[in-house]
Amino acid sequence: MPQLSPINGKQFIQETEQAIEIESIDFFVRMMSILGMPRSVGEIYGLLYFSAVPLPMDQIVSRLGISIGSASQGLKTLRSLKAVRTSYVAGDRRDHYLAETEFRRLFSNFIKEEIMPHMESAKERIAKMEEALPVQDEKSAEFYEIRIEKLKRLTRAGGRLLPALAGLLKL
Amino acid sequence: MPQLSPINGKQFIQETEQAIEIESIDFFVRMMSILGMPRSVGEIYGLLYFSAVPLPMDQIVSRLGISIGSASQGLKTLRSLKAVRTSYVAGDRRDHYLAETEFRRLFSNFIKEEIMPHMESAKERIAKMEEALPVQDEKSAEFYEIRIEKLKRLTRAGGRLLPALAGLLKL
DNA sequence: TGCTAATTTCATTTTTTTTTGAAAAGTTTG
DNA sequence: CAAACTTTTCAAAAAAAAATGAAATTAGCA
Repeated sequence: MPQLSPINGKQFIQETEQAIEIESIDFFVRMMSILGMPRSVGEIYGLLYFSAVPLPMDQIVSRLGISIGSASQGLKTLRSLKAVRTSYVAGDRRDHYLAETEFRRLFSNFIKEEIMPHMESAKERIAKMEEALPVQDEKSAEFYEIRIEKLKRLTRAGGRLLPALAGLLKL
Repeated sequence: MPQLSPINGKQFIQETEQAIEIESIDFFVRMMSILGMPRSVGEIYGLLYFSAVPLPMDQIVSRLGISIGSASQGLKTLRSLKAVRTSYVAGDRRDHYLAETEFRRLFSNFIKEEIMPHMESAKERIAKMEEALPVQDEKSAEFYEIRIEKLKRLTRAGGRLLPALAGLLKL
């Protein structure tokens, strides 16, 4: 059982740092999983979010107890989302990672990188549907037209609304 | 090889119906998977979306080639999202399913049911973090405060913005 | 340039999620 | 109310996603 006496102040601080770290990791693991990101990505971001100093990959690996491969892949994902960036540390050849904490920008990146491509391909697919529209009696044709029109409106609205969303995020 | 001669009009119509059905299923499988829904849910909704008549579960099973269990569970999910509803068909004891096509309402339901609960629990978790805040020197304390404050703003903004989102969706 | 540390890649393993299939439960009707 | 039909549930199988670990690659330094 660790001592918590005020005499051992250094250790006490380390323990409270560890406590908030755990909460942070837990928090971001869940948040990221809503966005469809794997556990490791949330863990890494959660660790970096409350780290006052940039951490090299091997620190991330040992503190989280994940594999080097996971850490590498997770950091790659986070870099592509611009959710982390590397910072130079003198006299150390390792990359040191820092969490990007401007959620507005992160959110905007996420929409642009992860959502918008789907919207684009959705439009193409709807065009394909129109080509495949059954040619038959008037009433039936109207039914199909209405359904197609709704899809077009959906993608149009999505295409406009989603990129504008980050702007609305007044943090 | 199927005949496509104009003499066999009925069959031709069936084939074009099948073509748009396939496109629709493909479309919604992808859309739903963005929202983290399993394949079967997208398939069912995609089939119903371009169906002029409500379909009973066994039709869904046989047309999609999925198991009864999957169909039952998928329809349960879709019902809970209000993405399908049952309609009465005289002289038939089976439930007949119809796609709900008002995307604005669907979207609003999705946010309320699937996203907002996470926002609520996020707030609780942030409160926990504040309790776990390390007590130490001033500079360090400020760092943690800033990070916590950003999270609070994020959840506040999310809590306001997300429910308002459906209203912005002018379809 | 060669040596070493740091990082990436990727085949394999592990874990998680989804589907299946069959039994149980629930419904309708003769 | 019992027989037939419909739907749900859930343990087990299958499929998909993520993590591992070791080999390959890259990059920094002497």
